[in-house]
Amino acid sequence: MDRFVSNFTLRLDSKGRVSIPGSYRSVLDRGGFEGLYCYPALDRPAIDAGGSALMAEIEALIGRYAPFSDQREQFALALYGTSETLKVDGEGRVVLSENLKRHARITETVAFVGLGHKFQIWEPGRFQNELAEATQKVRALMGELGSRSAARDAPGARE
Amino acid sequence: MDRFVSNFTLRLDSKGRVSIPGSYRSVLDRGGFEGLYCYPALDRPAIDAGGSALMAEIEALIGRYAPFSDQREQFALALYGTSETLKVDGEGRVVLSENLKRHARITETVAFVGLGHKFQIWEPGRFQNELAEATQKVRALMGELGSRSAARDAPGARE
DNA sequence: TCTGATCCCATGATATCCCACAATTTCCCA
DNA sequence: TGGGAAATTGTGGGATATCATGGGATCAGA
Repeated sequence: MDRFVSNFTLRLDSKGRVSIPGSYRSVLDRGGFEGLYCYPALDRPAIDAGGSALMAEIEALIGRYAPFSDQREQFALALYGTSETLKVDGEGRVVLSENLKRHARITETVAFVGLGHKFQIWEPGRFQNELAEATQKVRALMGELGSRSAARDAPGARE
Repeated sequence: MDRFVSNFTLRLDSKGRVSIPGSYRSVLDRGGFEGLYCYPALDRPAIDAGGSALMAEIEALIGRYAPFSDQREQFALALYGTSETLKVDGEGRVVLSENLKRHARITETVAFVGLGHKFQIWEPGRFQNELAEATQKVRALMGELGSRSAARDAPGARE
């Protein structure tokens, strides 16, 4: 498997460490770079995280703009300036920086949520809400498509 | 890691020294050149800083213009003319020149901000404002890109 | 001899490394 | 197919190294 899938809820220990779920670790290892690249998600209280693939994505985004151009500087400031590469200890744990925790309102437990090429880290309660809301929206959209019979028995919300 | 990321706020001591964040130091070491190359950022109250990679980039930028052309002279003046190479002491600290401090309005604390190939030094308050503004812009631009987002997943950035 | 720069050592707070362990899960082989 | 051995996983905590910072001593030039 080379994508982040499923979700896991884990605890921070007294030193603020969290284990990265085993299945995610093996995806990260495949990318072949030590450390976990993460940054505050732009438009939600969550942390975006991943390995070299995610870094490459950000780099490509910034690379579109000319060196020293205003836009590039701003992108770099907002993206590189707020991202960090967390060290992963021998047991596969990381320590979330205060800044990341504040952004996601994380205190003692976190939910890891696989999004394919990257994953997000949420405060579990907020994740549940977000999920419910997303499900709701999907359902509404399905409803609009109601004329098409396929949508009627929407496969619906898993979990 | 071979690029500057994240941001750190540090204090100047009574002698005007500031520690370069450890993670930045290791990036600089990789470039294999002693000293910190810096100059006042062109259009914002910040200091651009970096190692040999930054110097090379500037050289490339200037090299694109014909010798003796007006533009070349102006770039050279603005970049080379105002740049300095600060000495780094045994503990990884530098002393910012009065000129640099004045440009960035720095008094007793500074924010180091990673921009990938280089980093900037800001007065912390100004940095926060700039960050908020930049984040806003990125969000807006990402939204525009959203319409063509389908392309992102297709080729798949694995590796 | 004064001033500012440079070098060197000291120190508290983190961060990092390393070992431990219980609970599963996976594997293996009869 | 079952059951036990072995490897994995999430968690805990002590020991050590690193980092940011402070300040004395030394050195250079005026």
